[in-house]
Amino acid sequence: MPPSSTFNNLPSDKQERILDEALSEFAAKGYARASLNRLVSRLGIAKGSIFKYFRDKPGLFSQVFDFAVERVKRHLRRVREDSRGQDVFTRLEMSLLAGQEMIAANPRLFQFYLKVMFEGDVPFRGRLLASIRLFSHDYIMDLLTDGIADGQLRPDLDLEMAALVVDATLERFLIASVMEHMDTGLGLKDAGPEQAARLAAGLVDTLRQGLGVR
Amino acid sequence: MPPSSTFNNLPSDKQERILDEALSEFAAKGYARASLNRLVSRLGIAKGSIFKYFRDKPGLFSQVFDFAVERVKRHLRRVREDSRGQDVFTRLEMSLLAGQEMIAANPRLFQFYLKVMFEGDVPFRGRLLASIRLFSHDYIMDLLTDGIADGQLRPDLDLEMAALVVDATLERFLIASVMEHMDTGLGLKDAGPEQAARLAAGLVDTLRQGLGVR
Amino acid sequence: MPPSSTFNNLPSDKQERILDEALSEFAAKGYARASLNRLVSRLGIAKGSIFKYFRDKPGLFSQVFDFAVERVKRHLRRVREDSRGQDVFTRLEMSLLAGQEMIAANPRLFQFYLKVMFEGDVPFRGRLLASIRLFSHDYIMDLLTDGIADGQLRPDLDLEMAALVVDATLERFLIASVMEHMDTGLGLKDAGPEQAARLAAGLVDTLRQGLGVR
Amino acid sequence: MPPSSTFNNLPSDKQERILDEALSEFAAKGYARASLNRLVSRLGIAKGSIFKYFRDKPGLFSQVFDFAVERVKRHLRRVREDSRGQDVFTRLEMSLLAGQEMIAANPRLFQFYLKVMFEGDVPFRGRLLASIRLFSHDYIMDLLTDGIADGQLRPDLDLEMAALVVDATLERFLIASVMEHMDTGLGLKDAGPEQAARLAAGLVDTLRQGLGVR
DNA sequence: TATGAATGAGACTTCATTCAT
DNA sequence: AATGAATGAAGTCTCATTCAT
Repeated sequence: MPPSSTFNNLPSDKQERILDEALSEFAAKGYARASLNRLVSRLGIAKGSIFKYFRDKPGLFSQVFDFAVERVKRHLRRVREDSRGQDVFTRLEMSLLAGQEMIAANPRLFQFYLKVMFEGDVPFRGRLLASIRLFSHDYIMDLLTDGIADGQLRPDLDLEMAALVVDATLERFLIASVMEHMDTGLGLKDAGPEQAARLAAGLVDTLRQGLGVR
Repeated sequence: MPPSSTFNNLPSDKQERILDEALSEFAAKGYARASLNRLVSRLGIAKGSIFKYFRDKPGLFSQVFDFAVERVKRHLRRVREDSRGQDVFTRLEMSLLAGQEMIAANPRLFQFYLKVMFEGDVPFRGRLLASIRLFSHDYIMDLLTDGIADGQLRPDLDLEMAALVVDATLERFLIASVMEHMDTGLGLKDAGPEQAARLAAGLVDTLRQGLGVR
Repeated sequence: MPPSSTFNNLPSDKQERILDEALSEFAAKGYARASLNRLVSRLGIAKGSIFKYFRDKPGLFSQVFDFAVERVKRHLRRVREDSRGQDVFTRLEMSLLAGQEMIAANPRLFQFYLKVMFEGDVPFRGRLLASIRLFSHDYIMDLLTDGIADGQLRPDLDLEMAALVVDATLERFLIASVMEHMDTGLGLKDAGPEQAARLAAGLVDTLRQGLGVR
Repeated sequence: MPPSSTFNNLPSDKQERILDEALSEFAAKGYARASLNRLVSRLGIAKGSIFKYFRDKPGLFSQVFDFAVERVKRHLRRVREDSRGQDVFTRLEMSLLAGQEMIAANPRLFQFYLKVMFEGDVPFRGRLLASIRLFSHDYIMDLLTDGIADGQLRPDLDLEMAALVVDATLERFLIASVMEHMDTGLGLKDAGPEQAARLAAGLVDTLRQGLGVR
């Protein structure tokens, strides 16, 4: 469901501002409890405009989702470029730390993701989560196949299985990171950045023992 | 906040039914979106009754939380008894699998926990999460100190650090388990019980390498 | 509407306690907002009992009203006895001050009266207010006829008119007194007892000029 | 708390109609028992609209209060103009009678005031009563200082004390007036306008004896 | 006689959505 | 294209009253 042409004709900084504020609202309240009343009053635009732009609440949500994913993708693409030429485990570690930095700089992105994942009645939930999984799966597969080609990974590796493990590890690490910004008492308690770095290194070590050539 | 005496005087099967149905509602919808209207109409009781029993929505929630924790505790206590005499890693593995079975049998318990953790505006959130952490921490410390006493763990182990790692591992495993019951597409995909068993064994192995005597 | 025989058979201290607590509730909240829930929970008796005793809320209210009036009557009767033999204006002044003291000691009585007078949807309102007027009228007529018999009042006095003026004066004085206990900012501001005494003396003086023999 | 711009943008006859109907509801039922359900159904508008206009019940109440005070002020300002040039006691008498006429024409205004004064849990109660007191105090001080300047009042008058007495007298007179419209049986019973006029004259006479030059 | 569990109407309030201007 | 007034369903919660035990 694309946004209306009305929305596309807006100056792009206004488009950005609307999507960004909506992302904040969804990240803070989840889908169902997000209030379009609050949103428009923060934006200073008319309520009707939101409905002209996005048709209804699910429509807005869908756009915000794409907007959030696009941000993450852009970030990770840059990481992938930056790490070209390094060995696969270094690249994984850089990805971990890049994710953690992104969360520290902008926790709303991951909070948004967690709400979608756990809330329940979110529209397009299946499609949205599948899209994330696909992206994450592609990203990891890319690294792994490069790693095999370079001889850093066992050639007999079950690629799908390995991707699953790596994916889980990445996500668990990010959940721990975002928890620090949600006062659950469950984060990397009192951990400064160097704590996070050590944890990342440990996780990657574990992966190396399981996946690397002997 | 204890339930009113009105509630305590109810026949205990009715008490159980009310708490159980409320647990379902909170597990499915989270705190804010849980509807007492829906709850009472499913229970076939009057709206006012819920408020007599629990005073208000946070009061009900608080009771449901205790009810859920009690169920988990009872289960885990039994596991701890059953595994007495085994070595510490076997006991950990049994705990993992017991948790996974419990989730398979009753996914609402862990879904409820996840909603509390990620939703945001849940009443008593800090207190509730602290209570879980404390319980889980005690449970694990118990196992670890036994393990040291029996010479299965390195005597120079930093107990607090080790408990944290084990705790994280347990929780990550359980999140993966519950995902299967929430159609997120992120669970142990298509994994039968033997898949889960293999994953549990792998995790415990990893722990053994880090924590066990060399 | 008399209380049920069930109520009359109660030990009289329990009767008194119930009516007294109910008076407090009505005085604080008025008729409609008074809560029988709150009342019974303060009394520690069952809700059903109130309905057995008084049939319904209006029934309770009616009894509380009689109870309150009886208290006032008892008090004023004593004042009337105490002041026998004094001249009529002294007796009026004593009545004023007695009323003011009673309000200071037990503001609920007069607050109850004010609520009934101004609230609107109070059951038996007409009957209740008429009953008060009758009592107050009788009390004042008693004083005035004594005053005429003793030659302290002009013999050509229009008794009914005079009673009305005296009645209004009394009530206005009491309203001013009770206001101090309702933080309306409209009472005898900062007035200690001697202020009230001076005001009472002034009012009676005014009455003497209008009603006394020349 | 100003009304929302939504309300201010309404056609002013609709604004007036809403405030007027709300005034009726509050005057008849007091604050707590006033029903917004009843109000909107009498107005024929949707429930949500009231909350858009005034945010919540206290917000509506606050506006109705200002609306009522404004009506009284407008009326009294006219009286003050009309009576310029008369001596101070004539002006007081005109004010009394004007107040009484206003109550006869629109009893809800004063009923509303009485509810606020006696009800108890009214929002902004302190502020509201203070606002009335201030206005009334200013109005009277204006008259009195003019009276002193013109040599009609004793120059040694304690102005604050005198204002208090006049204020009380005015209010007492108005309470008596409004009672006629509340079937309390406590008003100026059966008193036609000429009765009220005589009472007003008598009160002013009394004031003249106390405050006027000898 | 006394109890207190059950009831359901009605209170205030928030919300997504529509549509005339 | 943009506005924002209007809507009414659904939310939590309080209350007087009934009735089986």
